[in-house]
Amino acid sequence: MKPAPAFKRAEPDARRASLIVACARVLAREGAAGTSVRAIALEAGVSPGLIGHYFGSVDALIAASYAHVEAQVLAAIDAAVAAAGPDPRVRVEAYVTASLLPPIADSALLATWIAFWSLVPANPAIARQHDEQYAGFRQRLEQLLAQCGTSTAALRPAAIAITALVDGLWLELCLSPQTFAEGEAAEIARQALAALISTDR
Amino acid sequence: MKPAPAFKRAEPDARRASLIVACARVLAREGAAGTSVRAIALEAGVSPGLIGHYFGSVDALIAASYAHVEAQVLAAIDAAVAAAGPDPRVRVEAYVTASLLPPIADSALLATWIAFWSLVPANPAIARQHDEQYAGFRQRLEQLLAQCGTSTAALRPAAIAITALVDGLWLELCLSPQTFAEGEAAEIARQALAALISTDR
DNA sequence: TTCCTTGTTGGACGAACGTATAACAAGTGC
DNA sequence: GCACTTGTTATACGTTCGTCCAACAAGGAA
Repeated sequence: MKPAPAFKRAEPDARRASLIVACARVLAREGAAGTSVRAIALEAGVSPGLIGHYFGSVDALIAASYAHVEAQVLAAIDAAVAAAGPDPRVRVEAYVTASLLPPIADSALLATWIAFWSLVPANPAIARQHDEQYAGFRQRLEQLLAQCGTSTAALRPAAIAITALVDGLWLELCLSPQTFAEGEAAEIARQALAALISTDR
Repeated sequence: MKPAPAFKRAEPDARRASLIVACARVLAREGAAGTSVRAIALEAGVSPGLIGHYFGSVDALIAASYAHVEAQVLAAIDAAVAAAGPDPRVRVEAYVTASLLPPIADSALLATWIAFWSLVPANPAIARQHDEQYAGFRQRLEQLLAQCGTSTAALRPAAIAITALVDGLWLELCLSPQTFAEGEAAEIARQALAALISTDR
């Protein structure tokens, strides 16, 4: 009988992706402090050396993890907006509520986000990545709002306020889900959005 | 000539406070990952062993740091509300804007907050401390809103929405201050607050 | 089959970590 | 001035960290 292979080779991209997923899982379970090369490798079922091979350093893996989460979030939001149809008002609402429902409202996702935030003070490159991400959020929102009839002058403050509202709700929802009833956060966001939009034409 | 003392004794409470302040400074400068017993001791100008002597463990010191920051925030908010006079509407506004101006809008404060968040997934006691803190925020806000004429049914969602709005703005303001003009975040919050309050009577 | 490429392993290495503890000295009461 | 209390220091210990690298083996090419 032929002995079972000691390990399986993987496509570089597939392996990279599996390491990123494992990293996110460890972040969610152990927090940023417990996320070591060895813990991630154990979670992914590979040897610790492989992380250095693919990412060079742990911070790079965490940054890649964040970029992956970013892409997930943007894809989910875009999908929700696209599914909302042509009405601009409905599209904004889809943008807002999508962030507060699965799969975006997820504690593993938040844990990755927090770990990334915690690297900001010490790492200028990561700070830049964060700034760009949020500028992108606001810009998307401004476009949607403009189609709703929000005046040009009110565009920037409205986008900032709504982004902050969603961010704050998302944070609370992921940190202590038991505080909210099913769908409550999304409903609150919907009502607040209506109030915010009605005043800035 | 009498030799200079090799060190100075301090009142236990004063020493504890100075260690907490040093901890917050290191968190702000190095991030959660770089905040070690040795780094904090160096920042405070004492020997590493002293942290164990006063707090037992590093997590306990970070928790104490968070509690200290909590107290600072609550004190600053209460002072702002008290200084706002008797008009309930003005008092709510003071509550909201106080969080977005110095001394609360401060990156050292945020860094402490983030470090604390990063401990939540792995530490139930810290998760509880966080839940209680935010429940307290919302309760204070509900009281202020009730005096503004917000209906009982709208009280909870309004408090949640405003807390989220302030939290999100505060986060963005501290993470990337250069995104906002002086006082812009507070002004945005003021306008959003007006919109939110006008619809929930 | 044999060879070659390279994804993968697993341990070695020094540094830094948290904690515990014995020795020291500052300040107080006598 | 002396003894005592205890805040403080400095060091030592075992653990765990990130990184590195020589050896190994999986899987395709020849």
